[in-house]
Amino acid sequence: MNIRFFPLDFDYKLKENKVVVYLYGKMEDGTNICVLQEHQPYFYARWKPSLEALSPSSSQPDSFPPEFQQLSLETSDGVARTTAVEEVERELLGIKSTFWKVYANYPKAVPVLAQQLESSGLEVYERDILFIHRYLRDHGITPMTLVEAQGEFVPDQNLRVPVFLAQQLQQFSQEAVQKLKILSLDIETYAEKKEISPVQNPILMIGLYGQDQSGLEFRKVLTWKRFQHELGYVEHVQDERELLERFRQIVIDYQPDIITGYNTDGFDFPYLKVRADKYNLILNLGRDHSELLAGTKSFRDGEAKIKGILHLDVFKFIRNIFGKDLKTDSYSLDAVSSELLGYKKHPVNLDELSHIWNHDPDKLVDFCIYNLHDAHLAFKLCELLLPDMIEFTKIIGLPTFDLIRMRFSRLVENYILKRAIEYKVLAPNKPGEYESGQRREESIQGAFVYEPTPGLYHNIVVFDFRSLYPTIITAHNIGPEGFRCPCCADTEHVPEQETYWFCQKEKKFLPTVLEELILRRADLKRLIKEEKALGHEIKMLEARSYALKLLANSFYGYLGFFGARWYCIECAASTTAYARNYIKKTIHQAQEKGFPVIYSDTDSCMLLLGEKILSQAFEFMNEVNFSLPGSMELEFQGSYPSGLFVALKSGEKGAKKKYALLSSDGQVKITGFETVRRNCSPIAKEIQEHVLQLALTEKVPEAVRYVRDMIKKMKQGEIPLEQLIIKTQITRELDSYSSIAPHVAIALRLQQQGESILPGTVVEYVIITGEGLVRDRAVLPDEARERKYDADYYIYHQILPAVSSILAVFGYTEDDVAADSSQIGLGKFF
DNA sequence: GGCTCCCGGGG
DNA sequence: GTGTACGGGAGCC
Repeated sequence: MNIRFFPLDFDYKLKENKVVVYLYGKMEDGTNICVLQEHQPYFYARWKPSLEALSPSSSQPDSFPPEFQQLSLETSDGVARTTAVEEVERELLGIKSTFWKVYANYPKAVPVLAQQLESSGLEVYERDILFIHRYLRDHGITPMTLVEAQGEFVPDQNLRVPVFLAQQLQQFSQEAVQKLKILSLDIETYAEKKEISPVQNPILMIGLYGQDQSGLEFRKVLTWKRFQHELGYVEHVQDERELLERFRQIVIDYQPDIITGYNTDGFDFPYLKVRADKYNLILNLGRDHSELLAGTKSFRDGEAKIKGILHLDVFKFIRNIFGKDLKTDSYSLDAVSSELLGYKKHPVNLDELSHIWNHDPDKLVDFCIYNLHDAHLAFKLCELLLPDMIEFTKIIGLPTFDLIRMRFSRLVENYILKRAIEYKVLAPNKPGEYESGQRREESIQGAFVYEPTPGLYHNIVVFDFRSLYPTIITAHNIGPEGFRCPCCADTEHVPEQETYWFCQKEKKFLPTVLEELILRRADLKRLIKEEKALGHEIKMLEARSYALKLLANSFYGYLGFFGARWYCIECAASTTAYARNYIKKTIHQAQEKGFPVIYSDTDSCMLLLGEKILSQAFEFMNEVNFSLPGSMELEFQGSYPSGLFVALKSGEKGAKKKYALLSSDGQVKITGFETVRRNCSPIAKEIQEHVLQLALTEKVPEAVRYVRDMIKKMKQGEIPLEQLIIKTQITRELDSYSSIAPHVAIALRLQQQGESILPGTVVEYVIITGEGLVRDRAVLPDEARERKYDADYYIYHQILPAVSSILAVFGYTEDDVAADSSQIGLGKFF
């Protein structure tokens, strides 16, 4: 019989010497299912091409060495065997040749066999392609989309879902799965002094939020403390063990397609696992009854898996892929939710949770609301971003679980790997340790950045090249295959790289697959325009366009990424060389037209309108576009009433990549100024932002007054302690630190006082007055309440560095700002 | 100036 | 799972 289903999550098992792929998914009517199909692992091999083998007169490779036909190696988890060998034609870096396709008896046998062949003098390829990925590519199966299988349902295979054994399996259509049942979770744990310690501290509550296909909500907060409340969704249990047990049962009963949360890979699931282990409780949540897989080695990093349920950690997707286009520089749930959803977290003071848990349980109501709200936010984010995740899945063709946890270089590589099947192209190997080290040493000249003259400017117009690097790569056929091809040595060479050239005769593999991305996106944009005009839903189309854009833009970086299979540093160098050439030409043309250029970075050009009008600037743009090859194009980016460029710390030179623009709607767009991290005081960022705002609107005297006022407040001890706290994490055992930074000094002291300082502890400190190194004057915030904070440290290491470059544009030195305020304030130190 | 360490998210 | 992050900034020596 035939069935159709949407595969969501993947696994494989060995059964009676067969390798069986498990495709967990749901059918069109919403029924859960697991489809099984056999697949055989393999890799490629050939003799190392000798010099004579490269000459046309040499014979084709011999047959596969007979001693390897029946290769059999004992390993710790079984006997690795070659099961079959085929001769195939493949292309490797532009050169076609014959390879042996060597089949293995199970996936983990591949690296073992490959190693053996390699040490016998063969070259081996594609020995480290994940088995599931191999399977999906070989069958042309796209997760999350409709797949058809021929076979039959088979009796219980000890899974929680019906099992269908497939003889045949193929893609049915590009239709993406809809109406998924998503369950989101969030845990709250006991933590004193922000110390997160799963070994020591229990989970206090677990919030769950879900929606099924019909939109019916599921809300639950489990907790093991009793208190008064009127929340219908709170369920009390006896103790932590029962909490975990109840959680286990709820997940199993709810049967979600997707389980989600925020940093669930790095926090919630590993924590749940550690706590469950403590009670010898097995969280057998898998559709095959397997245990939750999370953070086995240590607490941080890692991935959490539940077999058969697609676990999407929203944080990972945002950090790795989606977040680059967000305004926020923090990927906290609060910041991300406010920007994407318009909701903030429920306001509670988490620092109080542990105390309230012990001493004032009736106040826990607010924390239950908070807990459920967080789970709800993660749910909404997952729902919102799912179209983007699905589109990445469709383009790259790998499990969504894997994709959202990848960085761009791996996304690009996996896209190329998918296309390589169609072109019968073999993947070059990843670099070994030595090669990797060599590559890390290599560097190339980057983009051209015009050095700005510090100052405040008015009427700025900004143009930039649309997808500059991708369009250069395709327009000039840049890629490892056509690099210095013998056939084109006397054609055009790369600007400033006179010994580099690329094939002009034949479009090569890498630029071709990139061009396909660009063309697909261009088609898509036309379609979006049409659909939009018709009033149709375009959310999925826009998600796809976005995914295509991100992938295309990552190709350049991929070529120069040391871990890349298709690494080609000369290609990366040529791309930037062409880019510098184009942008310099553009600057030159602008100046010739009478537009002063104040700044330019990589692909953008900022010029001053002066006495001219906007339409004249457009004329200039059209003129530039007339002379560009391929799909290269200069576009209008925007116009700004004012912009501020600052100088480098030392000297007159303008700082590159550091400026602020004021748009006509009053928004300040900040680029390159200190993004404030946890180990900076909150006061520094606040002052910097306010000063930029004032400077751009020409309220410089007010800005100076403001800074002096803040310095005065600082000196008078009026800055609240909270604004001064610097936070740093202890990441290892204390005795393994060789250099004693302030946070380590604090931790050592705490340890001497008998506190246990585990890796992961966040130390908060304030710098107080006194003698000696900064580290000797770092104290805990509580201790600082009794002491004087070191106003000078905060003024000279936090405030002034944040604002001095801005005020310097208007002629104020640090001394002007600081010294003058000393006259106003308690100026005895000056 | 080189080296070593920490940052992210999460309570 | 046919595996293990990354790139950057700050402070100490």
